[in-house]
Amino acid sequence: MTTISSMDVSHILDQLNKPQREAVSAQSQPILVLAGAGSGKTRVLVHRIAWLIQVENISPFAILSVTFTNKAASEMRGRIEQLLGSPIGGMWVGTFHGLSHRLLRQHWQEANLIQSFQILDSDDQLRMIKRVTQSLQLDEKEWPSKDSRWYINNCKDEGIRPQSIEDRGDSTTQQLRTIYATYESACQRAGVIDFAEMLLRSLELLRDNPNLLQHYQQRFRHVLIDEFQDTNTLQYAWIRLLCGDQSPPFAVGDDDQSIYGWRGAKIENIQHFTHHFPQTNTIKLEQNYRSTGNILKAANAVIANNEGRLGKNLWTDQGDGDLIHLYTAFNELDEARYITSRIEQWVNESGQYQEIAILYRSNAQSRVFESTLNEQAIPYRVYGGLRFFERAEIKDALSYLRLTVNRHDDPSFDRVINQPTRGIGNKTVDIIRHYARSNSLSLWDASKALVDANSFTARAGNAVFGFLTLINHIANTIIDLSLEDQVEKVIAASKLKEHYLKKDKGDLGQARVDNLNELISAAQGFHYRPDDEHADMDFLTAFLSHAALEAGEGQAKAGNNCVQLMTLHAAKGLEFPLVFLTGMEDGLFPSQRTIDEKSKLEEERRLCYVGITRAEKQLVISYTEQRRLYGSISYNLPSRFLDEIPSSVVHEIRPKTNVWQRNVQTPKTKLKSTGKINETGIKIGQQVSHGKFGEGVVTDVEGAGEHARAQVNFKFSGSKWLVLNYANLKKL
DNA sequence: CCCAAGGTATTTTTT
DNA sequence: ATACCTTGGG
Repeated sequence: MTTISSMDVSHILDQLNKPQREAVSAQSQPILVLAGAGSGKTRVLVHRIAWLIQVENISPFAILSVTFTNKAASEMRGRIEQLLGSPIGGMWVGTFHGLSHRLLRQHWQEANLIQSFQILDSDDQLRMIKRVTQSLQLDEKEWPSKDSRWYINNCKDEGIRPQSIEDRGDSTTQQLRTIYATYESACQRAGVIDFAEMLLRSLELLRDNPNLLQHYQQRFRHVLIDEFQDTNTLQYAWIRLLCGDQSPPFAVGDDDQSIYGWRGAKIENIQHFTHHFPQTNTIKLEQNYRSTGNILKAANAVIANNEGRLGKNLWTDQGDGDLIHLYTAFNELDEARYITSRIEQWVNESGQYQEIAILYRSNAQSRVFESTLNEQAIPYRVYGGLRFFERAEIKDALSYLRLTVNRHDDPSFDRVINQPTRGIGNKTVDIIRHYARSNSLSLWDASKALVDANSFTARAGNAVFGFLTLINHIANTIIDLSLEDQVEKVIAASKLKEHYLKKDKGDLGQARVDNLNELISAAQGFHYRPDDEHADMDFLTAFLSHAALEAGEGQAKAGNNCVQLMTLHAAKGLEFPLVFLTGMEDGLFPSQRTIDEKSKLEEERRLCYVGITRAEKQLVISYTEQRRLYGSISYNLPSRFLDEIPSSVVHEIRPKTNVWQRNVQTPKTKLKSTGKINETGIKIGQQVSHGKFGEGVVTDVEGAGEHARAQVNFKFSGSKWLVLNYANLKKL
């Protein structure tokens, strides 16, 4: 073996700081890298892999690296290839779902799937559950499909199958279990799996096939996990199964950035990691290369209020930088206008639009920013929204394609049997569904049987027969075509373009046609690489899986150099020179729904920490004194998180004064009651304090004299009606 | 089968 | 405010 020292490995370690080096070159044992925001987490992962290959002579075949998003996976792949100077080879780099999918494609028989199994996205899943609920003759009001979906996905994320749900005589649980079980068999019959199923099925595949398990355990001696704090129970179990006793995991994450508890992520996974793996070497990355000292001081101070942290303190050697600016806005319009003026100022001082991000807690807040930016002709881009492969017209076309692959794909059948409308109404479809259910047939077979038996009215029968014939015809004609020709033929034969042009007049219809054309281009640009996640699949199946697994970009790129608008969640992992952290009001952020539960409030605080640490040079925080939300006006106190930021790092742009005296263009707000002023001078919007309940804001006043009452929204005690005579409120 | 009216819910999101 | 979805009538 060539001596390690003879090989020049300086490029792997040279640019790293001490703890980064320690992590990259650590001995083989469980490693937990606690990587603070902006501390070079991806760099450590990438360099670790290079170290394994180039210094420890580990074969790329023995390495598996898993992330959450496709974006993270492709970034990692790119950076590894760049550092190694060669393709990734036999290494497995992908998302939990991508890697699970790969396992299932390779071992579809052992996993009890059909070879051409397809993937349900969460919209498909919901439709499927709706159908199941109907078939069980349940009232959808009483058993909302969204709730059932939540229940089913939760079970799967916890590794629970319907059979193992305990029967405690609780009728709700029993009913949900029935829905779950029925849904599961419907999926099985149709040859489709949902996202959670993908993970659970691949876990069971390994667990129940000792040979396979042994094979993969022996192969993957090095398992690396990114964003470990976001793993759920199932993902963690998957990792532990794969690692076995022989392959210590290399986990990178940050407990302070765990913001997905609400969708099943278990912060405990990272908190108890050293408990599960007693030999763990924990390495903290605390030097931050992103933000100024003042921004880090604010972030550290806020997050310090959480309990049970693994504990980190970010620092920088780059100096304090500017103070954080805090703007108190009258209302959301004032907030948006101020931010707009700050954006103009930034650009006038030779900054770029793309260096700026406006962050908010909930999507609904983007509207005002959009219209104000529009007015000022400032280019912007809103993150989120429908992704390409989630658009209705695209899913229609994909459903036709899926039916050519597998006629028993019920979700696809259901979707396009009358799309475009071909005279098959609800009544007819119901008959088909009913027949399918009572005879355990797919919708396709049921339709065929009913047509053969002449069970429909002449008109309906012809229409259904026409549909079956169309699908068969399409399938036969595209069989030997190239992928893009297949897609093109399907779109043409289905007449989807004509349908949408007729149905959605104007821009919308044209946009849908454009999207369908785009789908053809996407097919053209799709390349099958035998070494990637789509091993063992034909082109079409690979393309369909790709569409489900990687839904594509949200909203078209509206120019390059533009201001970025997104939720705090969407901002995780990103960084910008100038960041606006908006809507910092109690009840909005932290969200009202979180404030009485400590663990939820702490997650909000972590979200705040994420928001603050997105800023490189300048952070501008804003909140409003009144805000229009859901049609009515709310009066909120400044976010409690603001109190946690040391005032020494904050510069207040406009000192708080009473809104009502300032008299900024008062919009036609109809006050909820007539009570404007009463003997005590308590008015709506007044900040008050109460002996027992503490600080709050008056949100409504009614009555007069000794019966005068005020509704006060208290910071810690919620909203209460108080009789002014007794309440003894102090104006603040 | 299509359209209009009315009822309802409304944090955060990836795969 | 509003968007989305179900429902009822033409």
